[in-house]
Amino acid sequence: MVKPSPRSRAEPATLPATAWAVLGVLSFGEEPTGYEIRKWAEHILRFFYWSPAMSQIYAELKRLEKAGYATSRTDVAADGRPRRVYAITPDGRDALAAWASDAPIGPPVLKHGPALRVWLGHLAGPERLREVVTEQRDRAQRLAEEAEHSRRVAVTGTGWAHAEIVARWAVRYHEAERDLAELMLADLDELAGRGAPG
Amino acid sequence: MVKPSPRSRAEPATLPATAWAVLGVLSFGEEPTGYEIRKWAEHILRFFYWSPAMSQIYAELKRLEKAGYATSRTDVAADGRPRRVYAITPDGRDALAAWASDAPIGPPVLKHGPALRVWLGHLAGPERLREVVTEQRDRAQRLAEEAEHSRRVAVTGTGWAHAEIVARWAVRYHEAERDLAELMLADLDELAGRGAPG
DNA sequence: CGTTGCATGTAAGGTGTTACATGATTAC
DNA sequence: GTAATCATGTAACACCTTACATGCAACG
Repeated sequence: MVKPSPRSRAEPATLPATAWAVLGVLSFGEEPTGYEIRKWAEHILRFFYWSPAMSQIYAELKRLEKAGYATSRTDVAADGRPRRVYAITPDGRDALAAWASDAPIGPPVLKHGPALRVWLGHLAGPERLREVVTEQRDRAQRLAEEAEHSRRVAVTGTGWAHAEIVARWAVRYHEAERDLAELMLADLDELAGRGAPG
Repeated sequence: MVKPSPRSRAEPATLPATAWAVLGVLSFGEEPTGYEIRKWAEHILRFFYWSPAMSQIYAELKRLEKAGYATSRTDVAADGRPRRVYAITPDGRDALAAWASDAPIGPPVLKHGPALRVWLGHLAGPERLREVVTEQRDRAQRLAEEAEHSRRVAVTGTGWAHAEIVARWAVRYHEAERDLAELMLADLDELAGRGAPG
């Protein structure tokens, strides 16, 4: 009696989330280069998930091709230079859909450096702490604005409604981060015994 | 002319953030075992930074000892069993303080699985999507409550004001996550063209 | 007498980073 | 001319996880 080989097409073929994210980019129907995939990731994914190195994207593409979930062909760009473009395969679409609906979803992973620094606040001066949290507030504000910009660009005409919903979520998320930093600043000021900053 | 050896005591000795977090636990002055360090991490750190495997903690402790930032001794517990307890050294305290005030702080790292799933919403049914986001909302609510509980326990009598400020931040953060999920749920319902859920 | 908690590690492997290497085209 | 952007990869390494291995104590 022959044991069925592990990883037959029954189960959703365990790939790292990053691979599914890359495949997700391909699922929008373009035929991007690795480089363009990265730009897409920078454009929207970075606000809620991901900002991988180029080399990582190429590695995931290789993995996806090996799994039969993506194919590549050499395309000739407008300037005549050859470039390698990728597309999702029917198998890849099936696997991605299966993953999207069936794979268990872990809790969001958060590594909040600024919060870690405040937690160790007894080791740094109050000035420095204020600086750290102020930076965080400003960064969150900037990210909220960038996410909003990204949302407006992405929405026009594309009709990818879910992408827009997530973009709206991302804008609100970074606004919340900004407000949270502001509140923490107030708490720090209260601790330092001064009613007003500066 | 002899080049100064790299990593002399001038610069803050580049360790992974996890190592600093472990050293941070030691900086609160107890003499915990590796096991107890993990409990502490579970108690509060997990809400904003970290939830490492036991093996990782032991690895970091080894690294810290090698760097001269921590020492260990064999302590005899109440039941007579020997256990290895760790303490921060003066060098470790200096290095940690230097890190806390000087090391550059990167942006918070976020990998939001639920958001990634919604982004790929065109591949899953609306029911499933609702399920995912509802789970996320409930989890965030649970975490907010746990963080609040943790805050109350931590605060009483200890006088670690910064730890309390971060605990408050963590409570608010997870409440915000809960509200964000709720809003996304509303957006999803609107997309599905139904004014009321169910 | 079995499960949970306390306690300490090793080994293997996977995920992801930075640094390196290369080269054409476009914009200033 | 030189910097930035487009474009593609390899190699080395750092971080962190899971699985494994072990054993005592306390609780029911």
